[in-house]
Amino acid sequence: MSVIMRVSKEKLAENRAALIDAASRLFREKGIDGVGVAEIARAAGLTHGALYAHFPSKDALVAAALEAGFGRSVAFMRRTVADRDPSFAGYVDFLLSSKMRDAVGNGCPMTASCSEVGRQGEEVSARFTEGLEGMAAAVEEAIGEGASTDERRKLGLATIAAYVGAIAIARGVETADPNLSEEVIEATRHLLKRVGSN
Amino acid sequence: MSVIMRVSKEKLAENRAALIDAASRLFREKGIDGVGVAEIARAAGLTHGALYAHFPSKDALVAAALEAGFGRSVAFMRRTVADRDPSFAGYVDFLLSSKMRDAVGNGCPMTASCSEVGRQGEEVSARFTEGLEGMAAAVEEAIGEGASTDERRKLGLATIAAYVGAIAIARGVETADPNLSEEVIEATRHLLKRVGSN
DNA sequence: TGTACATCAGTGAACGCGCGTTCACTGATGTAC
DNA sequence: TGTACATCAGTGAACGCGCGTTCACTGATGTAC
Repeated sequence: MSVIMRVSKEKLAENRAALIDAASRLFREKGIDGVGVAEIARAAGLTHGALYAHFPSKDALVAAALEAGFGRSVAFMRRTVADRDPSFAGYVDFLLSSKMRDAVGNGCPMTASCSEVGRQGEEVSARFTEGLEGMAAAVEEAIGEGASTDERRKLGLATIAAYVGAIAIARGVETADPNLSEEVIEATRHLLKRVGSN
Repeated sequence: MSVIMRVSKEKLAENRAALIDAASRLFREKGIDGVGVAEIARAAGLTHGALYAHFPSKDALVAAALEAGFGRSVAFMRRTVADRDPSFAGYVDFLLSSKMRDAVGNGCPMTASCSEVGRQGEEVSARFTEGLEGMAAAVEEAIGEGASTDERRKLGLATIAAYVGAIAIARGVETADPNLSEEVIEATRHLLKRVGSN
């Protein structure tokens, strides 16, 4: 077979991006412990050996995938909410929806991996922390000026927490009880709107 | 070596309980995909082969472990809150605390596995659903009679969602930012108390 | 601009290991007489 | 109550497979002259 070695700088960057994209998607779909490096490399059109030319370990790839996933996710959220209803209620509607629950592979890394990151390395925890701050900051900015800085910060963080729990639970119960899945999302959206309007 | 076969009915029940206990603890500590059946059997003082005399598959063991974990977890919550402050605020204080975050191995199965159950089988989803209903019911009962049945149900579910998200996130960011970990719990506790007192 | 050559991204075989599951076998327990 | 024997929980070797990681090798790219 004709094997192509030593690739152009352009192709190198492309391959790296493909690895991160594939990892990001597969980790969200199957869990961090649920995908192997070989499957990720294959999905990126490479062999597993090549992965180690880009990342020193699977943990480093997890961190890179998390960072990329959050970057895309936060940007998409800001853009969508800005176009639709750039208020706190707009964020609540965006975050607490069945569309959000169904977006697993290209959804938010936080809802997909929340109960797994606590068991990963330091680098992963650091990227997860940045992701949380990024999401909370976006929500905070949309909270009315009536609230104090402290109140806004608290509401921003608590909104993300409620969102993550609701979507993760909604995914967990969906197979057994689709109605309950909707109910959890609706109940959490209701609670947040009640608080948002003081 | 002197190998003991065919065990008494008493020992049989003991072994089954030991398997479920070990599985329940290890799944919470290391994740469902993070522990193998051999490790669980070893922790229960058995070999992996014996596990299949009790459960047809790992998935069935996961379901049994989830059921047992929720049973114990809900009972402990009810007892503790009843002794301390049997109000909605009492539940919020119990659920949103750093003690809850630190109780991983013997804590709540929901916070430990929320982002993993969506990828398991039907039986697991069913047990997870029952666990959610059990926790929400306990919280609902403590909500003041001023609220309508619908409002109480909604607040019960949303409280569990917020709790699960906050504790899972608090665990995820703890390594990288312990202060933020506390902040998320505190912010969520604050939000829920604000809503609870209307 | 043309030539010689060092670099290094990617390949694919191999490392030791653990995974979930199966199964022939064992022998104390529990039962039938 | 005593004896004969069927049951079946538990053992441990084995199944095929995938895991994360390493490494000798390849050869087009990019660079130095």
